[in-house]
Parts: sequence; C-alpha cells; structure tokens
Amino acid sequence: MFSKATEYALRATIYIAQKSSVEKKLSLSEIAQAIDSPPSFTAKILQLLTKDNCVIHSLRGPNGGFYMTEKNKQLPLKKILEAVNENDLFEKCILGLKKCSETKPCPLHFQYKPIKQELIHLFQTNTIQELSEKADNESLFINNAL
Amino acid sequence: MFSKATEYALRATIYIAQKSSVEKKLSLSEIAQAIDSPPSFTAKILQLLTKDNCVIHSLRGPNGGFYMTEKNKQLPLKKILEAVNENDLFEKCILGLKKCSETKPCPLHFQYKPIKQELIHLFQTNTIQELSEKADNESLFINNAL
DNA sequence: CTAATTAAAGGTATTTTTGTCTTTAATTAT
DNA sequence: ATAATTAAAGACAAAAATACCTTTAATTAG
Repeated sequence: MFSKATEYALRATIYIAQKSSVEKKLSLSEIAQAIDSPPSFTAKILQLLTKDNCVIHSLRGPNGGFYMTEKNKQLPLKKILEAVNENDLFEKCILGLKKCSETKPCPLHFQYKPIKQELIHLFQTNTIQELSEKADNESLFINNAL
Repeated sequence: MFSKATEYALRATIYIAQKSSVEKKLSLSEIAQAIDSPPSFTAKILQLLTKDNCVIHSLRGPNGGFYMTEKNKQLPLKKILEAVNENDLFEKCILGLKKCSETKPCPLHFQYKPIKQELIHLFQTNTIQELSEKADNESLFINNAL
C-alpha cells in the first residue's frame, strides 16, 4: 500500500505526537528504535516532515531533537502524506491509467471510487493527536517488537 | 497502490478476456501496444499468468499467442493478484507493522478494517469477464492513449 | 570561549523494481 | 524436412527505493 518512507513517516509522527512536547524533545535514535526503522533513512524522512515546520519541529544541539506543538498535533494525517509526497496516492487510477476520469473511466473506476473516498476521508478527518491517543491505550502499538 | 507489474497484469488480462478466445489468440506485441506497457516486461508478467494455466493460456508458433477460455474468464480478479504475488497486499497493516492484528491492533487498524474488506470484496466478487464487458462499453478503456 | 551534542546536508552503497535483449524451444505452414 | 513465427527462459541494464556514512552547522552546557 504505502512505501516504506510513508510508513516510517506515519509511525514516527504518531510516536512524536505521543511522547514529545515543546519541553520534551526526542532524539533521532530514540524515534528510530521506537518505531523499528533504520535511523539514517528515518532522518531523511523526518527532514521532510520538518520542512516549513509543517508537521514536526526540530532543534539541533544538546537536548535538541524532534517535537510537536499542540497545534501540530491537531493536523490531519493527510499532512503527513503531503510532506512525503504521497498525497496523490488515493487520487490515482487503480489500474494505473493516466487518463482515467469520471468522463473516461477505467472498468474499475466507479467501484473503486467509494473506497478511494473512504481512504481520503480516513486521512482527512483523523488528527495526528487522535491516532497518538489510540496508540497510548491498551494493546495499541506502533513498533514492530514481539 | 499496485506495482507496475500488477497494473500491467490487470490491464493485460482484461484486454485478453475482451479480445481473445480459444480460436483467436493475441500476440505479445498486440497486447503490449493495447495496454501501453513495455513488451518485454509484459512478457514476464504474462508468463506468471500462464503458470499452471491458471489465468491465461499461451501457445507458441505461428498463429500462437495468449488467450483465455470461457472458464478462465469466469475467474475473480483476485486470481490475477495471486498470480503476480500481490494477493496479500490488502491483508497487510496500513502502517507496515508485522504484528498488527485484531488482538494487537495498530492505531488505524479498526478504521482501516472495513475499507480493507471492501477492497478484498471488490477483487473477490468481480470476475475478469465482468470487467472486460465494462471495458467493451462506451468510454471505458484500458489503454493509456490520449 | 570551548567542547559536546544534536540535526542537516550530501554523498555513497545496496536492494528492489522495472525494463531490455538474446537465445532457446515449440508450433505451424509450406 | 525446412523455414517462419511465436512464447519461454534467462542474462543483462537502468532506474527507483531503501539504507548507510561522513561532514557540516547549530545549539547548549560548562
């Protein structure tokens, strides 16, 4: 479904939302370990997420790291997809046809349409905060450990 | 969403269902041109689809080519995904977590679940025949031409 | 001010996916 | 039988995704 980059972006952001604040920043190594991702590759993805301070913030130096403001945490999940340039995933034709549209539909177009819209809805309506709260509770998790 | 290989597999199969029969076989070059895919790469994918004569049939030599029996055309789209080993796509966790399950769900698990099931349903209930009939009609198409 | 710490930036390496090309085998028409 | 035609098989190449590593810049603690 998603690329590894996008999966790491989603997991990392949920983790940062859950554990960080303006006062408490998280290091790259903590994040990568928590979400079970390769540190250096994760660094690249976190950089994308900090572009324009859009989704997460970062600060260099001792006690620096990655963090989110309360405002950031209110952003929809869609913002994460935008940051890693995978926002158009759900807009694409499921058969990979460039010209597929309402007026020139592929054979699956109208059956895929409602599903596509549910996916878009899912990422538009859920805030990062909401997801991180779920990850707090019970058996919900975001790492890959046994 | 899908890999190029899977997109080509779906488009090629729909085309073969639409245009071929036991009496009328289609050459690789015709198929690749019709669905706008690289011929040699498409050959590899068609080979997968002919394994065990599962989805399509092929015959070498003059007037040979690829074709489907009426029985083949009654198969669900899912068979195509199985042939190209992308059948488990919809089973996977949307966050890429190996251990995500009903009892150990990721934060998106229960929201993604119904969507996942609609996708599975879509590929299980639609036969190749049904899709190719849609591609026959009106403005429905399966190539990438203008 | 200096040293330590941390992310940013950029290059490199590996793996996977996608795409191409050549040779072989099967089939058919003559 | 022979030549032509077609897919199968397998080697090879290019591109993209993933992963790693080194240097630089920013920040802070002392």
